[in-house]
Amino acid sequence: MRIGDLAAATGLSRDAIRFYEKAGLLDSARLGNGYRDFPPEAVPWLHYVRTAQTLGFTLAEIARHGERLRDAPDREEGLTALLAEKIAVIDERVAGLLALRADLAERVGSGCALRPGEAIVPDAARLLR
Amino acid sequence: MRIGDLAAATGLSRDAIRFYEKAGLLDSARLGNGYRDFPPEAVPWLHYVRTAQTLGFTLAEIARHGERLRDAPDREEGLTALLAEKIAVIDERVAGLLALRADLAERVGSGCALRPGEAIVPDAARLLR
DNA sequence: CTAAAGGGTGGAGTACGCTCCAAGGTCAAA
DNA sequence: TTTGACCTTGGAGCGTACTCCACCCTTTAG
Repeated sequence: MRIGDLAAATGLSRDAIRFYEKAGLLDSARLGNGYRDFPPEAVPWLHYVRTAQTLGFTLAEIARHGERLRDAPDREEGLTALLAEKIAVIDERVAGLLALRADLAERVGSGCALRPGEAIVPDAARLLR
Repeated sequence: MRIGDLAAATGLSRDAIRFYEKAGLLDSARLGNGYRDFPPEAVPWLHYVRTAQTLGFTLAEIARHGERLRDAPDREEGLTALLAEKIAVIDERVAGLLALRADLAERVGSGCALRPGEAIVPDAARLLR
């Protein structure tokens, strides 16, 4: 498929796709006229890339993941390990969010958000222009 | 406290603190010699800023939160509303992460990560240089 | 044949969140 | 008094992840 089709299928811009290719996230064949020719697998792969991005992975990290997949002697094992790793990252993030949530909820519920010495933002007005 | 003390207390660089001030995240008094003079509350406030940042809030958003705190006629009510809002955002984010986690876990656990037509990365090797 | 739609390249520009530097003022200890 | 630590400002530079643009070629429809 050509870049426009891939863009339509993924919701990405052509420029973004070219950028990903330059970043080593994506490789393409070329047609006789110089046009890029992407395999259909590029669609789920780019969806995966976007997902990983929203999880906070940089493009460089995602590219490294891709390399690991490519180099894995046993493809399935490599992918499983990668997914397990991602799950661990997610769990960490969720735990962090829940801890903060509990912290905030405690202050809200108890109506003591401004109790001296405990407030997150003890005197915000003094700190802001 | 002066900028060096605040930097030491928060683990931030002086440049970062000046940057935050410019960004409207922080206001400081000035000593007679022009040195910035931060109130001790700046320490927990900056910790809060960093926490919010790791949760994915941009500095602009955090600054807006701060402004709302400053402008709230009833300080305590304003803070409580803000915290409640943040909790809602956190809940959304957690839900998204957990959905993704379930999706990944399903593929890992079932050992069918590479089942044709369902694979996240059907043929990564073809897509990478 | 021509015009529009789509593709290619290179390079500039953008937003965010800083870091680093130069040039200079301030202050406390030796 | 001099040294050194600490402070000031302004501006440049950087990495990430793009977007936009100019300029040109290819393909397709009428």
